[in-house]
Amino acid sequence: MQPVPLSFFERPALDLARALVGRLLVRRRAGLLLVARVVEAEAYARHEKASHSSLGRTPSREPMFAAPGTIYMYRSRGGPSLNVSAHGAGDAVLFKSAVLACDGPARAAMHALNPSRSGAPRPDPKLLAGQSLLCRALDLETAAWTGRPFGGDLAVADDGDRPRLIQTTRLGIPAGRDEHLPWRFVHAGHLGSATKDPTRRRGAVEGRDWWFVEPAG
DNA sequence: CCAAAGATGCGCT
DNA sequence: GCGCATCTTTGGG
Repeated sequence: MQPVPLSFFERPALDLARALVGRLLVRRRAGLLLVARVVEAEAYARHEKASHSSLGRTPSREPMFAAPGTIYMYRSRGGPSLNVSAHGAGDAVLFKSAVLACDGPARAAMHALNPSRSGAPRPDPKLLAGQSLLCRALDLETAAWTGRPFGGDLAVADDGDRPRLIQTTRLGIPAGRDEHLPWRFVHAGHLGSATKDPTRRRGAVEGRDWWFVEPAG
């Protein structure tokens, strides 16, 4: 399990999103290594209407314009979201879902950090099945992390997993906001831990609404 | 200061 | 799949 260098992030957001799926998020916290494998990522660009950066350059959005590898976090509907800036000012990738990639006390800590609303533990495949869920399970708070570079206590690492991917459209984009762009990538081996399984959507047609792509090099 | 809108999550059908 | 809770940020008055 090797941490990637900051130069890893120096590529266009679309390429970066594709390269991040299958990689590991490694969070060092309280003497434990909380590890999650990225299952789903979406690219966002400045010259496209769904991105926060397209709304203008403000202090809170500044990390989207910062050097590749800079963490950008924001809150939406009550929950935090984890992003990383890519090559190209205003371009970034949103970490959308992940799966557990550790065991023992680290796994237990992640469950304790992100219980269901009732307090009961979530099933493993659902523990990180959302952009806010993965932040909670990794104890990532917006104020603490936005603007900082990846590395140290929050790193991206590589264990050689090069999964086949599914490419499809991004989620939650209102009509007229470039909602048709196929800038979302999902780990084909973990469709049950994605926010939504693109192959199971009603009326979805392979080749038109989603398709397989090979992993990035 | 307040209203409104989110790159959501959850429970129910 | 759909409605609703949720709550911070943002921008207008």
